[in-house]
Amino acid sequence: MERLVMDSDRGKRVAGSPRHWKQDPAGVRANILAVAQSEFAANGLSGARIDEIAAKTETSKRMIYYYFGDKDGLYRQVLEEAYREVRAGEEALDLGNLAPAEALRKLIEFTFDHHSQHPDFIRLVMIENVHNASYLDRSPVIKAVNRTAIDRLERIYRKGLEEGVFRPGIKPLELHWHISALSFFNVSNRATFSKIFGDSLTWRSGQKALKEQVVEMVLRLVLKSEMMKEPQMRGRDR
Amino acid sequence: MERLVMDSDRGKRVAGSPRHWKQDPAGVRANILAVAQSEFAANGLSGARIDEIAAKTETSKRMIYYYFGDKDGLYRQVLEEAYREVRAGEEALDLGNLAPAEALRKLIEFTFDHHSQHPDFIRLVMIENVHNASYLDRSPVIKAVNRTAIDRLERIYRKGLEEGVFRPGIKPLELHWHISALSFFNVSNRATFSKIFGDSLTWRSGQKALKEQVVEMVLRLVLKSEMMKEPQMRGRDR
Amino acid sequence: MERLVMDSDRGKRVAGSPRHWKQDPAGVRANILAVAQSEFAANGLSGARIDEIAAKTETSKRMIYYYFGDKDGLYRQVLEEAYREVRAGEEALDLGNLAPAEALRKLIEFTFDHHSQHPDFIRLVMIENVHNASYLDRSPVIKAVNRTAIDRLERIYRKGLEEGVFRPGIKPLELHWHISALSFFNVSNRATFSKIFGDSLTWRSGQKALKEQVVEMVLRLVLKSEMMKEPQMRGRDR
Amino acid sequence: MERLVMDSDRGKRVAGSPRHWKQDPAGVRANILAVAQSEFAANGLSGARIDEIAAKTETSKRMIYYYFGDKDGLYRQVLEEAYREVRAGEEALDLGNLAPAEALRKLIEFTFDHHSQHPDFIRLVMIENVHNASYLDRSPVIKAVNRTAIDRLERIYRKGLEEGVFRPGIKPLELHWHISALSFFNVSNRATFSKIFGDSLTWRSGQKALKEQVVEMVLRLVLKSEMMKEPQMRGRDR
DNA sequence: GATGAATGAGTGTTCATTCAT
DNA sequence: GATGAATGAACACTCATTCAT
Repeated sequence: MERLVMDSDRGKRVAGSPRHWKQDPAGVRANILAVAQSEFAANGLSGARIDEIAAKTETSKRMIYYYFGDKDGLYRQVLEEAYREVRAGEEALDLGNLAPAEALRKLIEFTFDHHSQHPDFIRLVMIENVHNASYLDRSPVIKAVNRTAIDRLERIYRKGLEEGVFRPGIKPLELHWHISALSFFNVSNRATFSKIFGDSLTWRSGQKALKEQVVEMVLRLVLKSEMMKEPQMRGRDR
Repeated sequence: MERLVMDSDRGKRVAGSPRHWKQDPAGVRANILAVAQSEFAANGLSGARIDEIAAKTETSKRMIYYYFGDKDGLYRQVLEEAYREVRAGEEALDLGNLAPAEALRKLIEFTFDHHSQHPDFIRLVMIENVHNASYLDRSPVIKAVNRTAIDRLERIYRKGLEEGVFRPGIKPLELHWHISALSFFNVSNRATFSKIFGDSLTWRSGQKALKEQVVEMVLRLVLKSEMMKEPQMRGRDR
Repeated sequence: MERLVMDSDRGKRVAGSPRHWKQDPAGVRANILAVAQSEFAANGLSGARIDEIAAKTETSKRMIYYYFGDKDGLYRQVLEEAYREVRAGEEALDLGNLAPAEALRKLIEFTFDHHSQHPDFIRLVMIENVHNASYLDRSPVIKAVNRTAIDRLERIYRKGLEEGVFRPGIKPLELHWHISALSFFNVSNRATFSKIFGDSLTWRSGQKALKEQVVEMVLRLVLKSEMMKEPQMRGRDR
Repeated sequence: MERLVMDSDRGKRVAGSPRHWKQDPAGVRANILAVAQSEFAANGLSGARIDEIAAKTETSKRMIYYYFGDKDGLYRQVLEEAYREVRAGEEALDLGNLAPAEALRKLIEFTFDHHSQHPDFIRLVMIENVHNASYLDRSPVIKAVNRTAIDRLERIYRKGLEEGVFRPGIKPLELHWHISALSFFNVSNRATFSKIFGDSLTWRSGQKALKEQVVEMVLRLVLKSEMMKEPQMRGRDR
């Protein structure tokens, strides 16, 4: 019913065709994926409605089936696309020739912020976990695209070891796990946490403090003790 | 469909009473809640099927509506019960007169293990977050029951400050957030993480290492630098 | 749930038993019938809910089945009771030794008012007609109780004929039909009529005018022409 | 249950199209409305069964929801359609240049017959009254369509006044009320009346007499006394 | 490539009624 | 007589998916 008029211009309209995407398959696909992503993120896999998605699309239900086969296919491609987008954003991060500790700090801060800026992606991953990652499993694309995260961490960590500033005995995968946990939870559990304990940690100041602490936790795990300077806690009320 | 073939002989029918087993409201309620918990945890709110829940129950679909009103009511009570159970388990934790650092260590280890042992609870919280905690919001029970977690942390932290072993400037709520994040993610994102990076971290050895690192991360965040002894990393491959 | 505390003292409570009717079968029956009457009148046969009736009763659902067998039985007895009540009210009407025209006028006015004062009865009759009077059919009580209405009309009409003031050729049954129609419709179709044409005819003045016109219509049908005095229309704006 | 065995071969299947007959929205809608009308008229709002309606339809239950949303929506549209049909029939009535008394007589006779020929409409109005006209209330269509009845009466009555044959002091709305009452009751209460007093008034002769009397009652209410000729009672057994 | 119409299997929910205590 | 617990058949309604044009 309620024909959405697309709040953003995601899916780039073809010039000269103000109302339909005719002859623009890529645009149609992108439009559907964008709508589907927010619907799946908002309502879960079984909670999302094909009719609702179609209605919010600039095209029709028929096209969804034409391009994506069925609901599961659509969901899987939404998931893939979400991973792609997020990883593409990560590519932009340039750690240049920073010292290992600084590179790690920058990586952690970036991850924390990046998760925070992509709540729909987080929600899709939550949903995928509820489904035991069975769709992700079937998607070779996602698996391939993710290992780069580990590689980057590995390079930083090895460099830190070589320079004698990091402690040995920590696996890059473990580091990734911790950084992910602290950044992911910050978005995924915001709702329940806020309802129970208030939303002070979601305010700008609260987020700033959390991010600093997260950085520090990971750095202090990795750095040799003598590398730690006491006044890490900057900018807090003291 | 699948007319419950009773996996165990729970509920032994009374001879001569072919249609009702006993008339045990509390038992029926508990039975429904238990089945519903695992179904909701496994399939989400809209993914779970009342028929399926009823079939796995020792009673009928009608009874679900008799005791819980509707699907939402059942879900809400499942959620409440899950929080209650988990918090009840936490009550058992006795930190006695331990030194602050040891108390904190023990609390973190306990939290990590406790989450790990209650995957259904974790899943329910994930699901609730997908639904923006709207059901939790309506449940005064849950809110009340949770603040005790903060109180305990506050006592430990204050004692640590008084004894001069903890750094100032950290809020108990932030500590709770970090400990929760690291323990929660370990269960909630196991599926996607394993599918992408392999399941080595889910093995016993992997979990042991993660837990130690989590403990250390939080302790190193809280402890004054001079309190940190280098060889925290015990029992690892060296 | 919401335990009604009986707005009137219909069903006379047993002294000394302020909350239960124990040992007062007649009271229990009367209480159930009263509640059921208003529920059936308000919602129709299939629209009324046994649970709702039971809840508004001072007794339990079990008693409904104990006394009335099933929903249909309850409905039938409600219908019988309603007819009985209404006809009992009519018995009170004393036309004494009035002249035929005056007796008829009084009877019509009484009928018009009586219907107006018993909307629940009217609704039950409407409902019964929707069900093709199938329940009434099975109730010998009702049939017997109603013929008296005709007898009374017959006596009046015959007297009018003998006195030479009434025209011949009209059957008492037809008279009853017309009087009933004009009095019944005034209650039965009030809702739709008001919604479409406004409710001016339901005001006291509107009802007064209608009643006068109804009286006049029937009288003018029955009276010989020379018996009619022009200024019948009393009390109207002229 | 009873898998429609198609009483007639209405709708002749198109050869080679084993599952859909035609794709005829208007036809499907009309078919559903027709079936629903008789089902609602026969059983009331809550008494009617969607499954039953669907089974008697040439289409499926799903289509009912597709076109009408829900049971209430279907009922409301049935009601609207019934009013529309009946009023459309009334439009056909041409009172031409008849003298006021004759026009009125013809209008009354028409109304009496028209009601008699549309028992389902009468039943729907009864049902709607049981529901306090709440559905009619929400339907602006019905309200608009009905006022024309009053206009016609107004014109006749005014003409009668001008010609000096009608008495003043009667409102067209009151006239409509009386005519409606006498015509409506004749259908609405036939069941209970017949069960109690026998069905003699429903026979052709009985109906003829009633109709004549109804005409006479209304005419005699409206006509000036001197306009009334005695032998109005024509064609009766005397 | 695009749209409204159509479908069947399922999905949550309700209701009158009966049982156990 | 009285109460809450229990039942099964039915009931309204939904959803992903496909067809006709």
